[in-house]
Amino acid sequence: MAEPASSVPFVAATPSRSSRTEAAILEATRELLSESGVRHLTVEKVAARSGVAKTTIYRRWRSKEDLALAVLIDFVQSIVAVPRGDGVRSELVALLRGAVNSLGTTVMGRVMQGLVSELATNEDLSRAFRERVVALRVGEVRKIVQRGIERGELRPDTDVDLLHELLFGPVYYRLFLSGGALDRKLPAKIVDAVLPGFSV
Amino acid sequence: MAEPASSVPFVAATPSRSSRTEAAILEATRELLSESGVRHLTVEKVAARSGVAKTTIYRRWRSKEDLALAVLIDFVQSIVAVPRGDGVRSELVALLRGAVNSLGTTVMGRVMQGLVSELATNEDLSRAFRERVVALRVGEVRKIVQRGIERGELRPDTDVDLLHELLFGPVYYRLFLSGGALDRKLPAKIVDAVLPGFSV
DNA sequence: CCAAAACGCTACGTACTGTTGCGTTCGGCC
DNA sequence: GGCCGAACGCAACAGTACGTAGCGTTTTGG
Repeated sequence: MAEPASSVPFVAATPSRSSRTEAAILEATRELLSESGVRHLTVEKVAARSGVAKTTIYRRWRSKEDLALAVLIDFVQSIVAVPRGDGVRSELVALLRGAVNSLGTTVMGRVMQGLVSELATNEDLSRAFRERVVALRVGEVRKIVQRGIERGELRPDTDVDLLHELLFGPVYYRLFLSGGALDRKLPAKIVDAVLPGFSV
Repeated sequence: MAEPASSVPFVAATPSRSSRTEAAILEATRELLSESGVRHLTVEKVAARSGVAKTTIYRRWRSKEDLALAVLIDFVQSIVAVPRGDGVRSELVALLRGAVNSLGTTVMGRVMQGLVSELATNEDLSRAFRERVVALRVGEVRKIVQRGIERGELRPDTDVDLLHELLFGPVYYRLFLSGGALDRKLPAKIVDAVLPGFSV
């Protein structure tokens, strides 16, 4: 039953205490965030669920918002570049599908719901989110648009920022306000509705 | 100096104590919400600023979220129907401009920022917002679309809900996440980009 | 093996919540 | 003018969570 703590490094080395602690805190925070949002997230609950002392949490993060942002950043690592497809439409659909999927089928959706007020209000969190998430997505859209212009699919004066907002805005609007479902058909519906306005 | 409390009802009758109390609470809540968001809104601060006893506030609203929603609903009363214009474009721009203006130039924007997490998480608040705000706007879009179809401007199978999300989603996306400005040019930019996808 | 870092634990002072009981004031009505 | 109920103010309270401090214990890394 007991782990041998073998001195032979095999597949993975035993994680350090520090990283185990951090992982436990983030996991507990993820769970609590997805259960009841930031409003009811308390450091004491995180400490209780993760089995970590409260003081240890405060040694790493100043506030529960910092902690929640760490969870978010942890997620965003999974944002990957969109593979080159056979056209602007399919590439944009693929990009949007990545966001819709992670927001709709993982706890990231609930984390975002609980965190959005803090993201909108807190200047530090706002900047961090823009730099680490928004900028990445705008960059992806820019690449796709660039290729689309070269292929003659899109107008050369295409407003990348506007296109990006038109694509992702409705997704978050559903998540936050309208309550619409983030289903698999949504990405294609949005792209098909938006694209004519930018096509040659 | 003293108010005469004239028995002659002139322009407006002297408001009752009850309505004065309610107005003072809502005004203080508005101020505090716009200053630091729901996160830092406390009933005790509202009581202190409004000059009303804490117990009086709890007699009217169960929680600070209920209170914040009351402020929001108070605002939404100002949403007016869009006057018939000379085409789908101008009518949609007018509708969108109303939202952009109130979100960008009044405290409603900050109130929304502070409240959105609770709106997304709390089932009661979510439903109230959908029924009292989202439904109104969808209804307005529906009227405009209906007239547009009759005039032959829009396709008969126009998806009203999708169009509504494409119009308002980017606005809230700016307000909450991307941090873009809610300027006067935004409504027209959005409408011009979206409309081709629904035109005949 | 040993110093430094990281962690666990207890105990605080502070702030806010949501409620209770009771005295006071206001508003309408006879 | 006087009365009565509703609404409000006020003080006090238990409960929860925050964020910090001190100190002993475990882990890490050289």
